[in-house]
Amino acid sequence: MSTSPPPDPTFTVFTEIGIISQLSQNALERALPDGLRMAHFNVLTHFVRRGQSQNPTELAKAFQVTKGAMTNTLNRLSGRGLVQIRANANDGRGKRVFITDAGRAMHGRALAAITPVMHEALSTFGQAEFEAALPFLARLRETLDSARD
Amino acid sequence: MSTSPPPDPTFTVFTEIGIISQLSQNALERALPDGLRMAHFNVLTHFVRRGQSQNPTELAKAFQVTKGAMTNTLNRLSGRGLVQIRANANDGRGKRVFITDAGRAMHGRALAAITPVMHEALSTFGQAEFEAALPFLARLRETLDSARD
DNA sequence: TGTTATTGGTTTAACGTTGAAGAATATAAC
DNA sequence: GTTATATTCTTCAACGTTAAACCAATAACA
Repeated sequence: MSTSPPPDPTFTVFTEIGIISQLSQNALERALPDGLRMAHFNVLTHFVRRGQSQNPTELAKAFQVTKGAMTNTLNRLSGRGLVQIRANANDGRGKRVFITDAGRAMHGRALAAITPVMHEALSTFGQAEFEAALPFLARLRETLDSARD
Repeated sequence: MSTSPPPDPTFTVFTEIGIISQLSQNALERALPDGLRMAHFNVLTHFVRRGQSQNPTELAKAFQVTKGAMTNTLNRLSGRGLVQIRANANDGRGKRVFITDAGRAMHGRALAAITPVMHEALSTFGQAEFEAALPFLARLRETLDSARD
């Protein structure tokens, strides 16, 4: 039987990242209240952190997702009253998305539900390890982002 | 407007990992020949590296995917003749999956198509950086894996 | 033996995603 | 002005995934 080719560390990194993404996504999603999805929670987080309105295209770019996917996410959030979508007065094509008070409250509950789950699963890690890993990951993300044409 | 809560580095790491996973998955998938998907390619890689047969449940566990998802993936691979699925002689419930010569050839072509794309996008990184990042990622993966009950 | 629990795989419905096509508005060029 | 191009957002089909229900075969145990 032929020997295996030397595993490229670049490849291995992406494989590990793929599995970590899948596992963490699932674990966190299971802890989220009211069947909230991670995609929804992430958009709420974005609004809580920035506190401003945005248009769907900006959001799609921020999360590196197609506009169609963002349309879907925003419609779900809007249907639950967590977000409000208004026409853009300055541009007849555009929309403006705002987080609602209910959205803020939901985000608080979701964060409270998720945080202990995460930290409990990671009790053998220190925050410093995550901080140390961050620069490489952030740079990797930015590189892939801009390589996306 | 309320100030944003201090961003938890643990959280940020998972967010970055999620986006990197999405971006790399898409970029690589676009470079893969014959509409091969990453899920398929990863299974082929697994076989090329190990060179042995496995049953679907083991594969599902290795890739942290549900059995249903693996059934789907294996059926696609089998339909293309890249893999062969036989009944397990020792266990009437089980199956045994083997990579075929066509599967090996396809893996070679896919790897050849993907590798330059990846390295070109990451020309500002050195291999050493990826190697340095690997231990943390591997440990994180293992931890999440075993926390999955 | 006969009953129950466990394990290996498949199937189905629901959902999110991509990619491509389309509709409406805006901007630019001539 | 009129025409062409670009932008914003929506829709649709195809696909992979999960979760749960299901069947079949094995194992455990009374």
